Amino acid sequence: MDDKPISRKRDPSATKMRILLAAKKEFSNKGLGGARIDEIALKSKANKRMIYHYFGNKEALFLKTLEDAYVDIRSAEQSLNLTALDPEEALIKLVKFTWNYYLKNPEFITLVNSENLHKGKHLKTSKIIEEISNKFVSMVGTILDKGVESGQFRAGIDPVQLNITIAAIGYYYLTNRYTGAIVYQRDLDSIAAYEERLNFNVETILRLVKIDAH
Amino acid sequence: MDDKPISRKRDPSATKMRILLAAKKEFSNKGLGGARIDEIALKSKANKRMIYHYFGNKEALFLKTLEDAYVDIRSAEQSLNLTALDPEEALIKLVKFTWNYYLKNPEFITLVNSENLHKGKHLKTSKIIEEISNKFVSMVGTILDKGVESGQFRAGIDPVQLNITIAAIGYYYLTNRYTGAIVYQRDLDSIAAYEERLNFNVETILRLVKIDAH
DNA sequence: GCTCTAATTCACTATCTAGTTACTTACAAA
DNA sequence: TTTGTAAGTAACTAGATAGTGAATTAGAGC
Repeated sequence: MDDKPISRKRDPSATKMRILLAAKKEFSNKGLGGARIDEIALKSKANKRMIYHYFGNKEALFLKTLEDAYVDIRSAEQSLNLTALDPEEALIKLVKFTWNYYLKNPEFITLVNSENLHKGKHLKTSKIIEEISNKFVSMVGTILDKGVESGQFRAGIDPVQLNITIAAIGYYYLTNRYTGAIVYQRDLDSIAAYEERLNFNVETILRLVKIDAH
Repeated sequence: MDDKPISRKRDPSATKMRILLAAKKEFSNKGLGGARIDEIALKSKANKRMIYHYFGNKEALFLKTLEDAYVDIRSAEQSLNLTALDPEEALIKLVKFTWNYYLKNPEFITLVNSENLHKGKHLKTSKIIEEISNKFVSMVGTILDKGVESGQFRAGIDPVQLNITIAAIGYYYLTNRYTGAIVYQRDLDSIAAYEERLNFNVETILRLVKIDAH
């Protein structure tokens, strides 16, 4: 999948994209410390010098890769248009989306893990993350407010804690499924196991927010 | 903290322990790929040759470090004696213990993350993990059964999914608190924030397992 | 066609890094 | 006191590794 024929002609934006794609794979597979610039050059079929030309150095390339990953997930979330839905439907859709996004874009998880290993030092210097995060954070707040108003959800739930929890129950399962399979002596990595976990997660979130049945 | 005077006399077990302590710090701070054997030798004040003498190679040292981390957390869990308690109390205690253990032993999280980046290839070869995991996995099952019997908990909850969820809501928050602080534009790393999150987590788990109020 | 800028290449370096060879030395058992 | 074994040291290697210097070349604007 990495050896599509590269035209010898000049194409700076294509070269940049090939570098970023290879960087995403390399950084997410091996972490910042384990990733190799030579490997990124090889896989992207770009000369190593181009990486330094376009991105400066290894850590700047890592930051760009990480920023792109955040931009991707946030814009996918925005296009769900959750605030237009019934609050319970919206929350279910968000839990399912989050799960499926992590599942289909495993680089997101490992890139974020790598950045947290470095205590956020790269992302801290990013200018675009704040912008794209604002809408995302207020989204769950809006859903919660609507649900409280309609009598479906209980009041007083912190939207940030809820957001973190929705991410947590999917993210943790997927990132730790390899050691998890050993510890729990169970296959956590099959279609059936995924489905089971997603159902459990939906239930966890609904029980957390819904007014107690009576 | 690394420069306590080392006696020149021979003391193989002390040398091994110094190496393991330094390895835990180095691997957990930089991941397997970013960790440096020379750094471990320096910090442990052991000759690099001794590392190879006692542990074979870098990856074997990493596995030993990881195994020790699992042994530590599992034995701490066992000494909680949860199955003797009231089921609801037991679950609350487990949620709190898990949170506090992660908080006080941050190396556990980063070591496990590092191993999952490598898809569990080292832990897979471990012989002791299965043994120590068995008791742990059955513990939550026993608590759940007792709770169902006493009418406190609803039936049909999968103890493995519950276990994963208890770990997830603490682990994710702590491992991702650096990027989380940037995304949510909130300090997630203060005593007050910790307290708030732990309370939220206890509520999440209780709402998940308890019979609906009426 | 000319020219200037930016894309691209190649060869190079200084340093690092996991792992090793070959040695010395402390000390427990005899 | 002797001796065998394991603890510990120092100096080294082969290959990586992030980053650079300096040149070459495609092609857009003139």
